[in-house]
Amino acid sequence: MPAKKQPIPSVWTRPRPQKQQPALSRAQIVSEAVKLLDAEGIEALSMRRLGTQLGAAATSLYRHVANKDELLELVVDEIYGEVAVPEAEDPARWRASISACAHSLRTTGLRHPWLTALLGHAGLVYLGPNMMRVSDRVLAILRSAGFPPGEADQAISSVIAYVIGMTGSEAAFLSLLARTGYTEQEWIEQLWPAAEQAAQEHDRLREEFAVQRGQDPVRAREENFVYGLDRILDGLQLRLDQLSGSR
Amino acid sequence: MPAKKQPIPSVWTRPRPQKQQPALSRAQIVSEAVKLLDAEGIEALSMRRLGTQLGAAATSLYRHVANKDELLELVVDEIYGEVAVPEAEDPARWRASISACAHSLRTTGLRHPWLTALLGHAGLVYLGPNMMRVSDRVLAILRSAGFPPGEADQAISSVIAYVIGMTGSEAAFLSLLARTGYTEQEWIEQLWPAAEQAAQEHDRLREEFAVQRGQDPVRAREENFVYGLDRILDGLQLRLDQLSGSR
DNA sequence: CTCTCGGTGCGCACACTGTACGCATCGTGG
DNA sequence: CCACGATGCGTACAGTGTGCGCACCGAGAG
Repeated sequence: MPAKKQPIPSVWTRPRPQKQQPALSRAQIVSEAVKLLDAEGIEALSMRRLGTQLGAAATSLYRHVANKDELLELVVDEIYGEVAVPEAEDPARWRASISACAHSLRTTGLRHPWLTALLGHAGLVYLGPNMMRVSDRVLAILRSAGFPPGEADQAISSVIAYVIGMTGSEAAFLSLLARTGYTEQEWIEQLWPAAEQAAQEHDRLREEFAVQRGQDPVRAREENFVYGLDRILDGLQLRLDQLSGSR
Repeated sequence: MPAKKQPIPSVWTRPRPQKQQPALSRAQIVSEAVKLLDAEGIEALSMRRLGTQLGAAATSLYRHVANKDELLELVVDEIYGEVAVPEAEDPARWRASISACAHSLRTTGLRHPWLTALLGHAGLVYLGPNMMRVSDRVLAILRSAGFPPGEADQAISSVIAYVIGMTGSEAAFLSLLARTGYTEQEWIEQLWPAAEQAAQEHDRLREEFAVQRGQDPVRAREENFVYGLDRILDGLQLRLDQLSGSR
């Protein structure tokens, strides 16, 4: 078997200098990673896979990115770039602005259900430029609404914590569906007996389950989200009234 | 090299039937997994490692657990078993009860900082017995407080989403510290210049950073948590007033 | 007492992961 | 024209989750 796989060194087989296309760049890598994550989920993202997707070898990526973890940090900030925060800072409409921002954060999180898994996977220092942009804008809204410097930050992390928590739970469910191939309706229907049985001895839980049954799950999730958001915004409004009252 | 590593078949070298100890059990595996996770974090948990910790081979674990994922589901529910929910259902004290429960959930999450990473890693169907127990108890409190059947569930997921979101962010930070070996104070001090630079062009952010500087970080995190929790509870109280008013 | 049988542990193997290292090749500035 | 830094890549290593089939045990049946 003298025929080896190594290319015969000849002018004709030698790779032509067609490498004039941009080759590889950090931005391109991150963007392709997002595409791959969206298409096939978090466990499909390996350096080799991402490499072949870019027409490159796995180890080439390391010229532009220190780690897989660093790559993931970049990916997270890239996604934060999709979050829309209203510019207008009319103090009277702070509630609408924050609400819009929260909704944007949620839909972004649901559009990329793998995001929350990355957020949990620690090591993310929250210093990416897009993340900073969002924080600064939201801060502007809250400050103009009347929250003092030290408190605006607490208010913002409360809202964000809520949105991330809620969206994370939804996203986990959605990516479970994506992996198993069920629709939301099918999954609930199939899980029903197990849930009923698990809720034995828990009358209140069963009752709560029964209320949810037959609702459109997408709408139910949305209403659930809005409910909690409204409670938080109510609470913040109350605090705002206290602040302006004591001044 | 005729000397192989395989044991000489003799009565003396043959393993004595000392296997009378319980050998392996699902509960033991889960408990040891938690111990390992607490001690060395999430990336130290491999089936082989867990096996040797139990004096067993990696593949033996699969007799008691279908998957690594299933093992993690069990681990999550095990941890939910540590969450304390007050029994007393005095309707007037619902706020204190929910608050206590939220604090318990938080300290549990901070005691096991790897938890939130698991929660994000989807595939967790929320049907574990301990999880159900907690939900049912909390539901009891909210129902007795005056929330109607369909709404109590929304209220509970709002609170839980907030706690998970906030705790998750804290836990990510804590496990980052654990991995790098810094104290909370040291980390902040060292990251300061980078944060200052990243917050350039974001005056409001810099101002907010400045306020936080010099605070005790542990206390600051706790106060931050309480702040948001109070806002949510205020919002729920408000809603409760609306409900009883319109009745 | 023997014989079978279901449950359990384990060695091996496979496909795959992140990434360190060193070589080959390129476009560019002196 | 030459040297050099930047870039891509082949190879290799240690480690991962897990399927497979064998070895063994204690218990129940004849």
